[in-house]
Amino acid sequence: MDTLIKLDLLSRRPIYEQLKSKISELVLLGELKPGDALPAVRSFARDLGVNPNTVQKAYQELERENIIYSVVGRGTYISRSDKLADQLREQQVQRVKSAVLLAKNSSVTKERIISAVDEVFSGKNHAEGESQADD
Amino acid sequence: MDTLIKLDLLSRRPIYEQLKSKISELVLLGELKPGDALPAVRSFARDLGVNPNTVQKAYQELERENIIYSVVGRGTYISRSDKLADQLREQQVQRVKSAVLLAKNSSVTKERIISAVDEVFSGKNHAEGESQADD
Amino acid sequence: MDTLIKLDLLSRRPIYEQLKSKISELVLLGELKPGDALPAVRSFARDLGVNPNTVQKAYQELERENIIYSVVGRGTYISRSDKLADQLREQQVQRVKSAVLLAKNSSVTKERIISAVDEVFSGKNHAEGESQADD
Amino acid sequence: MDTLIKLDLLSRRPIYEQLKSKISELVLLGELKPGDALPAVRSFARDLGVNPNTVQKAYQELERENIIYSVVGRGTYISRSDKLADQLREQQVQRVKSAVLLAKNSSVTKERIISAVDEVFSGKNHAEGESQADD
DNA sequence: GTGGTCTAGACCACA
DNA sequence: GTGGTCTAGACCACA
Repeated sequence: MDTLIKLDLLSRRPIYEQLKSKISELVLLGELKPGDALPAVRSFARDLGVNPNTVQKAYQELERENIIYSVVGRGTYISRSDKLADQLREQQVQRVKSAVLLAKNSSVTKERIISAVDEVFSGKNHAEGESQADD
Repeated sequence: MDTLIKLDLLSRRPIYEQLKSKISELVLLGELKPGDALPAVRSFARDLGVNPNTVQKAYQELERENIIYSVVGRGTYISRSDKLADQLREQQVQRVKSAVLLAKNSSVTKERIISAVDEVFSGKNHAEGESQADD
Repeated sequence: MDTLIKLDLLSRRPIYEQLKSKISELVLLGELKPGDALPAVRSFARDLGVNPNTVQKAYQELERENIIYSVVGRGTYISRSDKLADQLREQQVQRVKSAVLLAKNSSVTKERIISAVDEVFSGKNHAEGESQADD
Repeated sequence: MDTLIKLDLLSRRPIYEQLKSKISELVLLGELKPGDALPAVRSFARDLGVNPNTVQKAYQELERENIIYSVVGRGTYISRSDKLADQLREQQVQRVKSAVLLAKNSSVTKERIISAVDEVFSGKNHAEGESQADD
């Protein structure tokens, strides 16, 4: 599965965060299903060309968010929850709400926000987008 | 005007960024108008309970974003630009679009996003919101 | 003569430097001739809406450059030198040479420089220009 | 590469600006190429006999000018832009134009300017030159 | 007084 | 180790 993941080592976005996002995405897409095993920290790090501490950190945070779980001596797996995808999507929605609240507090009109949403969903976003993703 | 600003010194969000946001907000709200003077670096720092260098950094970044300008020996002022508020609002909209794009990429539906926007504008937001506000 | 001088109090360019430039310009234009009296520091400062120290500093530097001279108890006058204008022009040429040298060291071609000079002399400069002027 | 850089700690030109110029020059000369790593902030500061904050400031300004970029935990690198050198050269040309404009406003003739340019390019410059070099 | 630069050094997140 | 933030405080030019 590591072949499905490409990190941008030049980005300012922390690598461990990129990794978290990528794994979440794979869950969302159904590429990773509850119970599936994740690569071992060390070999994964080697394959990604990244520091083991970095993979470790990504795994730890994902575990804290109940998206994956580890069994000492056996490995790391995708959580057995049928609401995993919903849970991840809800995180994204919360982020949107935070951004909208800030905009609202800056007197941006609801109409302007709605049209911005329309633009994104009609694919007219020239923004690189990337940034943030979960936490 | 310094009494209008409250910083969260414990937040992991950099103090100078919080300060930038607060000042931007005051401009947006019309509390600060083009030509208005900002507090002197040192006295402002004292009032905020912060190091002068931190205020300095906030001022310098706002200056290179053309939101304020400084003149040695005289002081710091809000830029004389009639498009200041629009400019700041557009920054907020861009943030929203980034967040929406990420949500979209996580298969969040447009309907869900729109309803999230509705929630925020009807005042039902329990999100801490606060964070971010400028580049 | 103070009515001929307009300072930009908002500019980042130091006021005393602006004042020096303006006086030099007036000499160059023949508005001020050798032997002419300059306004007294205090009244001049008042007229310009500027701190007396600032006018003082401009006068001191101009005196150091032999462009003006002061007689204690009498006042300040334009130097009685017939080469004053040439001298001022030569200062400007030196500045150009410094800038050209830096450009040359950055591998800018002579052709590019010449064409830049042409542009300025044909009036196609969209640069605000202003900055620097003597010292 | 740090051995290629000599700062004048006594100059009134800010150290961080000198450093910015020197780095820009090295890029211009091809000594530093896109993707190349710059010395770490702290070790560079030690080698230059300067405070880390000063190097930091130079790096951060070069970063916002898109000349270099930093990644926390990894290091600082020359930007991957093929137009970097052109961009820097254009900055120098702008400086020349500003100086020429001022000279022109002081009634310096075009002929005089051209001959000054000739002098510089034929190596007859006794001007200290050094100073300035970036934004 | 006002902004700008700089040192000395601590602490943090990330790799 | 690497960059980013912050404090404490000095010194400078300018007004």
